[in-house]
Amino acid sequence: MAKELKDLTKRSENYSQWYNDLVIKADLAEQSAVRGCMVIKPYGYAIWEKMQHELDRMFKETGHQNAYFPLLIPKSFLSREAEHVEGFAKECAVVTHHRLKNNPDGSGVIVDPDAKLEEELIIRPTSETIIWNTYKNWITSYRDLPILINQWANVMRWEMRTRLFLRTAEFLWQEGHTAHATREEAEAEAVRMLNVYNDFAHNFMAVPVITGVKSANERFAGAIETYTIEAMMQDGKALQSGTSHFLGQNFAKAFDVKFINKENQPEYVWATSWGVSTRLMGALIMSHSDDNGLVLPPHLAPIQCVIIPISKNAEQLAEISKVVEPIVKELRALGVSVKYDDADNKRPGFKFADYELKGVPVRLAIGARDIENGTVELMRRDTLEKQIEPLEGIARFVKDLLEDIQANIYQKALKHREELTREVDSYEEFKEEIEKGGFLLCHWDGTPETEEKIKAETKATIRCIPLEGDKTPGKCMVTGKPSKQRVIFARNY
RNA sequence: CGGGGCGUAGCGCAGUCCGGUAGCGCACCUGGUUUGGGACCAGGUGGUCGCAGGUUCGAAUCCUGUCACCCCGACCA
Repeated sequence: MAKELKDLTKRSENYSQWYNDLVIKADLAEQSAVRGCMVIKPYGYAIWEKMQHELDRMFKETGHQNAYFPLLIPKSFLSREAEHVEGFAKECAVVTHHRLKNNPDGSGVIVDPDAKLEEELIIRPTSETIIWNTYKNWITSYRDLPILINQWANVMRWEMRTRLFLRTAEFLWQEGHTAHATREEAEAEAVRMLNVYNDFAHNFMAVPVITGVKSANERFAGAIETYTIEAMMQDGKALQSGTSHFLGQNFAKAFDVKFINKENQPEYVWATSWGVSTRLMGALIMSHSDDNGLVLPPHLAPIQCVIIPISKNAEQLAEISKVVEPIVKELRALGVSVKYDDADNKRPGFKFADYELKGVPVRLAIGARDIENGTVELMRRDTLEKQIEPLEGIARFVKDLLEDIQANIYQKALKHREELTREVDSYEEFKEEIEKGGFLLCHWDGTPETEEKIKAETKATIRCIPLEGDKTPGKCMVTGKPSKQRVIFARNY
């Protein structure tokens, strides 16, 4: 764990090590004392807050409202929907008692056996059940629909193995839960929210995700259809980054949620749910970072521009600060998040390395030499290139450069994804190619059995059936049976 | 739950085979010199060696038990 990032250049061989070191060294998060949980540190949380802010704005623009539902779910709720319980039962934390007491033998605190709960409570692994139990009381008429609600919350899944941001026992997310009068409207909602996620990934995270439909094997427990955005990491593995589910009437039936339609007939409500989590942080880190540390897209960077003075003494620093102050003001007026780091207890070289590690997109350095020449040294994090720019108009220059960097990071990720995506037509070739990583576009006969066989033999799964792109039919690479279109196979996190 | 590893200072580790009363690097503190790419010199603080037994004059080291954590699988966003 102590290894320097720069020593871990062979990323494909030791990618998870590199990733964990990066998260810790960039000061984003650390393992907590609680098994499988993480402490999100201030800088990491600032990135999450930026994500939250933008997503929340997009949800509201599409007519959604925020609400909050309880953390604890009565055990019986989970058994209402058969597939749902099947999917989550194995990873639930259970509350069985409500009181502790001092052990009579003086050895500390024990669970009070008299405080056993009538019915155990589950710490929510997701909130469908408790929300639908609530919706039952909110919905009687078609006039009550649609209900378009989102919740920002934490959830807990007792995973066997965990990794910071990618799979922690407790994680933060948002979960949208909507109720509709018609099937068409609910299906449209699921697709609409998939597109919100897609926009967010492209425009803010600079991650070129692919939208698609999950195969039956990978579908959410209790859903009719699961839509996904799939991202490719730098090591060629796939990361499911967000999902949107069309739930049909499954939960309405399980919780008996009916409404009276315009024809005065009772009918079950149609549902969707959709969510993204702190896993997006993992996607962000693994998509762009290099051996110098994090590379943040400007649209999500808590600090977009850092200014570092280089001075030999206090007088010189005061002189530099006088020049920097108006630049800071101007940058802020342009909406650029800027930090002037004039701390005199760290050397410039240390600060350079530190802000690179933290992924700050633009760095300005100003010393006596620059004051004399009316210049500033600028470095962009995405290319690590340094250039000398005139002080005059530097704020505008930085503002525009940030957009360049955003676009460049996206293009780089897109190019990488395209280079590691190829069509494969024979299963023999597939077995070789999957070892090299990346996305393989293949024909598949549409059966769970074939997917299962491929997974067992190659560890690759269908990441999604893409919504966009080539829809030419063909023959399944394994069975030779007809295939409607190519699907994406990959190994995943 | 199967296979492997590890537990010694805040972090990373050596010492364990062959028992003799604990050390290195980073960090931290003090003083000085430094400051355009992670500064240097000198001095200093900090550990009942995961826990519980046992063997022994003596245990980080040997024995027994136990508890954590990590990695690889199975599971999963």
